Amino acid sequence: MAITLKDVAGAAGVSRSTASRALSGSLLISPETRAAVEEAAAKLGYRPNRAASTLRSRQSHLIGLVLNNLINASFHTIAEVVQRRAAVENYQVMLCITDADPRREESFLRTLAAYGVDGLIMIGTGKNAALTNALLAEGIGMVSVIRAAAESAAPSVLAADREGAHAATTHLLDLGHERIAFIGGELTTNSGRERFAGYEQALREHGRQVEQDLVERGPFDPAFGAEATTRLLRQNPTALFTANHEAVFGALPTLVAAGIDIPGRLSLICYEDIPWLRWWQPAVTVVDNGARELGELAMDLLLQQIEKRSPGEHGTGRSYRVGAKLITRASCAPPR
Amino acid sequence: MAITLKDVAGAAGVSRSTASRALSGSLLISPETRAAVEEAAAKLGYRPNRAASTLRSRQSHLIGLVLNNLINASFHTIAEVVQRRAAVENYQVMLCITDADPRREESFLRTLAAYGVDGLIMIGTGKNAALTNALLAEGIGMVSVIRAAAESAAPSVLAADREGAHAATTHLLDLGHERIAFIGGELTTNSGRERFAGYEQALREHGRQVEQDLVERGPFDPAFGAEATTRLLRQNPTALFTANHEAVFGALPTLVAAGIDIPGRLSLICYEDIPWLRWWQPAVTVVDNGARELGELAMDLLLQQIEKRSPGEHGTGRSYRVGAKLITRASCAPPR
DNA sequence: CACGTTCGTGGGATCGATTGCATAAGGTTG
DNA sequence: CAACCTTATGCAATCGATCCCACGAACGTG
Repeated sequence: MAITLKDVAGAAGVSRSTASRALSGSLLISPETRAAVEEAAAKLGYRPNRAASTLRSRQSHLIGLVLNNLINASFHTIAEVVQRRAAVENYQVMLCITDADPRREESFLRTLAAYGVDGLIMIGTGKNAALTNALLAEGIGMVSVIRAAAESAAPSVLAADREGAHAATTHLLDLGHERIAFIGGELTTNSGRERFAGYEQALREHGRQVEQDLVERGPFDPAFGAEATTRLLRQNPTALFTANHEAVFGALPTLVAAGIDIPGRLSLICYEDIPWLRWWQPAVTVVDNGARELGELAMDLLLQQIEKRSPGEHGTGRSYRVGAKLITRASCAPPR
Repeated sequence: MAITLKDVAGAAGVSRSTASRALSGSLLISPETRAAVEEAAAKLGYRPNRAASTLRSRQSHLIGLVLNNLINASFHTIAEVVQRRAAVENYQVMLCITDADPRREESFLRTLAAYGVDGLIMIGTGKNAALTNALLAEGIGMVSVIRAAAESAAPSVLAADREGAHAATTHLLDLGHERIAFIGGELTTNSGRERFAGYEQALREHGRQVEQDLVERGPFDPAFGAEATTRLLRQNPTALFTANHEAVFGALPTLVAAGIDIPGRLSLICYEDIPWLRWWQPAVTVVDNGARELGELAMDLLLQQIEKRSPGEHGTGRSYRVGAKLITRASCAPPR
C-alpha cells in the first residue's frame, strides 16, 4: 500500500541497504547516489515506517512524559518545554497523566516500555522505584523532575523550594516586616515541608522564631486559602507569604473582600509565577520556581543519557537544583 | 535480551501462534492453554513489543494530539481529557505543539503518520487540508476540534462561540442593561468573528444596535485588554462583556485600579471558565466554552472511526457543536 | 605488477508479533 | 463406520527498515 524503502530503492536504481544508508546520513555513500535516493524519496513521498525502524534498530525516538495533570501551571509548562525541545531534537513525546496514582503510574511505565521509549521524564509518585530502576537497567533513559524517590537511580531535577521560600521571607524581613504570616501545604508533602523550612530558616537568621499563630498549613485548595487568610488577618500581620499555590485562589479574593490595602497595610508574596499575578492590581511579587528551566534541564540530562553525548559528565543518580527566583513587583513595601 | 513471545510460548509449552492468540483474546483457544500462557507471561514479566505488533498488524494504538500550546486553559483541558480517555481505551497519546504554525503542523502530521498513529485529534491551523485529507484517505482517523477548515473531510467538534456570546449579552440585556461594552478578538479570527456576531445578534433581538464606541477589538493579549478597558470606561457603560480571553488579564486589574464597584456600577461577564474567575471578588459570571466536552466528544468520534463502532452513525465531514454555558455568579446585577 | 587498503554497494538475515493455511484430534450424524 | 464438521494448534510467511558480511572496483605503493 504505502511507499516503502524498497520502492524508493527501485526508483533510484539501488539496493535497499544503499537507500537506507543514503537516507540515514551514513558517510559511506557517494554524493551522487545519495542525491538520487533523496530525489526518489521526495518524488514518491516516502515516509519511513517508524515501527519497522524501531523494531530493528531498538531506537524509537520516543520519550515518555509522566506527570500528575496538565491543569497545574508548573506541570503544563514543563510539558510544553519538554515537547518543544523533543521536537527540535527529533523525538516525539508520549503523554501520560497519572493523577499521582502509583498504580496508574506503574501501568504507564510498562506501556511506555512496551512502546520502546528511548527515555522518560517523570514527575513521579516515588512509589515505583523498583520498576523504574529495572527500566533504567534495561537501558531506558530517565530523569525525575520535582519529586525524586531516594531509592531511584535516575538523576533528578528539583525545584529549590526551600531557597525560594527563604528568599521571599528574607525579602519581607529586609523590608522591616516582623509579623509575616505564612500559608503553606501540609508537611507530608515535599514542597510543603521545604517551603516551610525556608520560611523558618529565614526567620531564624534574623533572630526571630516562627509564631504558630501566623502559620496556616492545609490542602492545595482555594477554599482552604480563603479560610486561612481570614484567620490570619485576625493576627494583624504586616505581610503574607502564600506558599501554597492553589490556596492563592482563595487568599486573594479574601484580601480584596476585606478591603486590605496592598502593599499599604499588607505586603504580599505568592509562590509560582502564573500570568494572573502579573496582571493583578497591584502586580504581585512572586517566587518563580523555574518550571521552564526544570523542563529544559530535564531534557538536557535525558538527551545526554540517550545519546551518550557526554557520558561521564552527569553521573547517574545525581541531583540537580533549579534556582527559584524572586520576582519583585508592586505588592511589597515596608510596614507602616 | 528482553522476554519475547517466543520465551512465553516455550515456558507454556505451546507455539508462538498459540501464545499470541491466547494473549490477544482470540476465541479459538482452550481455557487451559490460555491460562497456561497467561501464567507464563506473568511469571516471566512478558511485555509485548509494540513496534513488532504495529509493524505486522498495522495497528499502533497510538493517537496524535496536535494543538497550539498548553498554556491556554481550553487547550490543556482538552489535552487532559483526551489523554485520560485514551488511556482508558488503551491508546497512547503523542503530543504535538504547533504554535499555530502551519509548517510545524505539517511536519508533525508526517511524523505522526510515520509512527503509524491510528488517529489524530487536531486543533489545527486549517492550512494543511490537502495533507490531512490524504491521511484520512490512508485510513487514519481524524477529528478537528475548535477550528475546522472547510476543505477538510474530517468531522469537527466546534465551540458554540456565537451562542455563548449571545447568551451572555442576552443575560445582560434581560437585567436591563443598555450600554453593554464589548471587548473581543480581531474579526480575522474565528472566535473573534463568532462572538461578536453573537453580541450583535442579541442586541438586534432586543431592538438595539451595536454602538461602535462600546466595542473594542484587538489582539489576544493582556496589554490590549487594559487599554481597551480604559477607553471603554470613558463611555460610561453599565456592563462589560470581555470575549477575548487573554484581554481579561488586563481588563480586570484595570477595573480594580479604577475602583469600579462590581456589580454595583458595572456588571461583568468573561469568556472561558478559568479557576481564577470563580475565586475573584466578586466571583465572575462567565461563559464556559465546554472544553471538557469538546475533548470528550472528539475522542468519541475518533474512537468510532478507528474501531468502526458505529460506522454509519457519524458521517465523515460532519460538524458537531458543543454548547456554551453561561455560569452566573456575583458579577452581574441590574443597572442602577 | 602483485598486493594491501579504502570505499561504495548489494545480499540476506534479523528484529518480534501476527495471521493465513494446513492439520490433527475429537465429536456428530446418516 | 465413513464422511464431515468443529475446535485447537502449529508452521511459516510476513510487515519494513537495519546492519553484518562479503565482494568488487579503484587506488596507491614498494
